Amino acid sequence: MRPPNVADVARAAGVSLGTVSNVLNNPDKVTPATRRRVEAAIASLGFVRNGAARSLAAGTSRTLGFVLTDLTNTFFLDLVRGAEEVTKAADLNILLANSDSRADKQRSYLDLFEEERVAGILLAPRQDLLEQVAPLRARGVRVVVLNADPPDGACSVQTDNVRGGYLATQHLIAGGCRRLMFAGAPRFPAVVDRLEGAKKAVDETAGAVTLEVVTTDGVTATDGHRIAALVDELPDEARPDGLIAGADLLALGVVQSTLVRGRLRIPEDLAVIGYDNNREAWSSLVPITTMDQAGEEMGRVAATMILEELRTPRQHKHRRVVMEPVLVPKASTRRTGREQHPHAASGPVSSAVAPEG
Amino acid sequence: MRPPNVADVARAAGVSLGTVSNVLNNPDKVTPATRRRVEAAIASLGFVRNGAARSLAAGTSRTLGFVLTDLTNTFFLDLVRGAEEVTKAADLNILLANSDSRADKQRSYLDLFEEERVAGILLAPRQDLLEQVAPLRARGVRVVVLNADPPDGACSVQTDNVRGGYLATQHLIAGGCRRLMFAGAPRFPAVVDRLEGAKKAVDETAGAVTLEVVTTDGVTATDGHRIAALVDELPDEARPDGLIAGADLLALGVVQSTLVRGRLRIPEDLAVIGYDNNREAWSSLVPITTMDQAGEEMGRVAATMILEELRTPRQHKHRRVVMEPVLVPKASTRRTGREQHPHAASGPVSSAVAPEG
DNA sequence: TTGAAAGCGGTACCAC
DNA sequence: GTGGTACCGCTTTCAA
Repeated sequence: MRPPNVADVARAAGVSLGTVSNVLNNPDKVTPATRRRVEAAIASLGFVRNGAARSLAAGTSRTLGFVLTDLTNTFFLDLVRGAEEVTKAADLNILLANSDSRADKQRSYLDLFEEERVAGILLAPRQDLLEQVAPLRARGVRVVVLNADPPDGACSVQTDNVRGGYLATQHLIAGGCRRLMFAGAPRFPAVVDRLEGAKKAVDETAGAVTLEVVTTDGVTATDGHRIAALVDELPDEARPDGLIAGADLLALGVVQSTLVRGRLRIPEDLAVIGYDNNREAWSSLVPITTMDQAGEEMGRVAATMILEELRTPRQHKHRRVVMEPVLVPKASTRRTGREQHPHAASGPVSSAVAPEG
Repeated sequence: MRPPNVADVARAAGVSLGTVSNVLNNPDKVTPATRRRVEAAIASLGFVRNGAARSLAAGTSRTLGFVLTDLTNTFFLDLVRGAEEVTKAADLNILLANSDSRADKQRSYLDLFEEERVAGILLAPRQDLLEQVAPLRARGVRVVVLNADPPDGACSVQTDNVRGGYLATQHLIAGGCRRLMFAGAPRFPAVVDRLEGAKKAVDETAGAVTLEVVTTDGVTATDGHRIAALVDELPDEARPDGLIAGADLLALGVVQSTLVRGRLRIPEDLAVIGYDNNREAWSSLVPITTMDQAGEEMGRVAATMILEELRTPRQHKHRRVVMEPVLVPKASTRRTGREQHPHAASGPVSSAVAPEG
């Protein structure tokens, strides 16, 4: 029992094959009466378009591939949601592939999407796996990189981590902190950038504020527990009054653990700021101030870039968009009498759109 | 600049088109020397197989579609990993679609996969969205349902939540608890089943153990914080000594919040058991006993079912596999002098394989 | 083993 | 507006 195809539909409706195709793709080019007949035939036969044949004939598919590093981080799902929002309006679909942070998986999914001739590929890679994009692009595959800095001129959307680290640190300083600590895992390039920004903010105080840097293995809550222990056991005069965590889960671990230890109050004795606006950290007993990377907006921008390239391939210029992260102040840094940001920013804003050719 | 196709490769290698296809699909049917020539041509031209054309000609694709409800829950990613493990050995790929718990998205992704003529669909749906599978299956699409109970005879893999609730409760009782509380959101069918199991275990004690049921809105850490407050403020004689949480994040909220309140000790005053083995709860300061649903194993079983159906469509019989969840004892229920499970179960075990036709 | 040719199911362009 | 038809790129059967 072969599934029905356009020819079957044409026969059942008493029209030609081309007309059926028109009903499917250019409905306005068909008389309402004819169209109704065709649609009835489609329904009664249970006809479902063959996407493979369609892609082959049309030379392009209606699908975008999205290769992701780490689906457990809600930030990446925000990217997906933003992108979906834009593409569904253009009748394009997004299919996901989870690379699980593994080079071989990322490669094999990129290859798969290339073979399937998807209309374009969105890639949120590990920074050190970026070398896989150049060969793809050389073969004419449309790629937009998210949350990483592609070496070749590919389209990309990223956030300014240096700036984010700077803003986070400024926030603590403005809140009255004088002895700062930065905790994070240097194996993540993003964390290194955030630290750089933190240093810059501290430098600008000309010695009024100090910064101690503590290295962790990862950026999980468990790593945060260790930091909390370390801070808790420091003598009073050596203890920081403000902590910049390289990521929200790390901050979450610090906050939870510190609360349980029950000695230091947050934010009075220790102000804590995270990074990511990771939903997993939202349930903290003391809500944690964080830097929002505007994941959905990044997804929207990336999808828009691909769409633009699809529609006007000739005049498309590759762009590198850098978004500014937005401070989301919460209780973990809210010191009495020093409300720095009474009105939380309502939404992230893009910036610094640099044409690149 | 049209990308190279098999014909180009054939020409460059000085062989016929069919030979190139054989190199690609039946390498052993080609002389090593010829094969090497073809492979060299492929490499030098940068030829990449066109998957659409391949699917069309072969009548079936090398891709499986996996539609998921909630990618933020690590349990679902375990399903994916397990399935990928099995399919990669069979040279099949898995593409993901996130339905975000929305009926329209789930439907549109199922439709997309059907159009693309994927080799089969894995579906981890919301229980109440199962009616979408029947029409698909009627049209001959291979579907395996995960973590839900399909009404029609579709293949499925699920865990026995009643049994899980029963085992969890027994564990607390064996640990010496006499006043139990069950907390969970009744809008999740799985939670209702777990409660049923809990009731059964309590009934078997013939009155020696009591069970109080508390309803929450959801199963997040925030809901857990409320439960903790409620328990903490209960008079001593009315307070439970054991809590069965409908899910791990709920348990996490209870534990964290209780620790911070600092009055009740865990597990001495209150033993807590969760459900899910959710990685997000692993970082709890007091590690939380949980019921593992063997996500990876479920994924493996589901993928195996699809593979079997692909290979031997005629003799394939639909099956309903029910897996037994496995207790993972940790500190949140480990009472001094009453070590009930000195050796944690090392791995999940499947059970109750019921042929269904 | 290798080569030639007939589809797979649509799309799009062409006349009518 | 509608119908006929030449492909799209690959797999597969059948002869040589």
